[in-house]
Amino acid sequence: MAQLARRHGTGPASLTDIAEEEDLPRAYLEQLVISLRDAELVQSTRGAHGGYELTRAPEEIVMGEVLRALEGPIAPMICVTDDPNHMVCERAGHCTVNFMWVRVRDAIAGALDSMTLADLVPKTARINRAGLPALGARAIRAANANPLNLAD
Amino acid sequence: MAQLARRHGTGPASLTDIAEEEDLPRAYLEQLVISLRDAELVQSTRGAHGGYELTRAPEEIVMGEVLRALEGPIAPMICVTDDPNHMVCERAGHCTVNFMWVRVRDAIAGALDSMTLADLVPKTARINRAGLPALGARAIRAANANPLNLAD
DNA sequence: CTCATATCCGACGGTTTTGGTCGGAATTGG
DNA sequence: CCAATTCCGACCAAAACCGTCGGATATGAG
Repeated sequence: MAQLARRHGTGPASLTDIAEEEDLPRAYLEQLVISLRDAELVQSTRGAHGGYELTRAPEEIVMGEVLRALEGPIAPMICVTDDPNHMVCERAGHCTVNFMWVRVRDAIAGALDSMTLADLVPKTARINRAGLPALGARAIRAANANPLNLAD
Repeated sequence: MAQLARRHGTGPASLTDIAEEEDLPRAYLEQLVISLRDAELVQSTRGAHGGYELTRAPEEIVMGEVLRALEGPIAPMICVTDDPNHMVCERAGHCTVNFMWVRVRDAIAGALDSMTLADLVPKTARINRAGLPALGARAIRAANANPLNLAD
C-alpha cells in the first residue's frame, strides 16, 4: 500500500514492479492485494499494462482500514466483545479480563485510525507524473525516520 | 492473577485451588506462574500448605507488568523499535511501517499501564480473611461487567 | 490474430507460535 | 514418614503465519 501511495496518480502499477522494489515474492503480494481489492481500497486493471492503484488519495485511507482489510477485525483476543453477556467463549459471566481486552482493542484501533497512508509515505518520497521521485534516496530515508515530524 | 488478587491478604493459595476455580489445567498454571515469580509479581511458598500470593496490593500491580511478564515485551511486530536505524530486520532504512507499529505499541502499552489488577477484580468479589466473598455470585457478575464504573 | 503482460484464484506446504501436557525431583508442614 | 505443594525441563498438537505453485482469464500492442 505504501508503494501504491508513492505511485498514486501515475496509473496502475504492476505487482511485478512492486515485488521487485520491495523485495517480496510477487505471488505473496497477489494474495494480499485480493483482500485489499475486496475492501475497495485498490482498483485493478487486467491485461497488459494493467496493475493496481488506490481508489482514494493516500490522505483519505486510514491505516485501520488497511489493517482490517488484511487481517480482519482488530482484536487482541478472539473473544473480545462489547457485549458483557458475550457468548463467544464458555467463560461468559465470570470472565474478568474481557473488559481489559476491550480497552486494549480500542487503543489499537484509535492509534490505527489516527494515521493515514499519507502519514507513512512522505510527500518527498512520492513519484510525480514524470516518474521521478522528488528527492534522492538519502532524503527519503531521513523523512521515513520521522514521518509525522513529531518532536518525540 | 485475578484469582490471586481476590485472595490477596489471605495467605498463599495453591495452584490446585485456582485451577479448580478457573477450570484450567494445573500444569498450565504452573508454567505461567513461573514467569510471574521471576518478574517478582508473585511470591511462592513451597511444601505443604504452600502456594502463591501477590507481592504487592492489586492496586499497585499494573496490567502492563503482568502482560510483559507473561508474554515478553509488548510488541505488535517483532521489529518494532524506537531506533530509526534499527538493525533488527533487513528492511532497515526503507521500512515505512515501523513508525506505525511504534505508535500502536505505545497505544497498547498506554492502555495496559492505565489499568491495575484491582480494576479487574472488584472489591465486592474479593475474599475476606474469614474466607467468604463480600457478595453473592450475581452481584459479582454484575460488577465484572463494568469494573471501572464507566459510563461508556 | 497472436503474444507478452497482467490479474485472478484455489490448493498446497513448511516453519513458528501458541497453548498446552507429562513425569518426576525438591521442599516442607503435620 | 507422608501428603501437599512448588519446581523444572522435555515434549506435543493444532493453528497461524508466510508464503509457493500451477494454471485460467483478460487485454493492449505489434
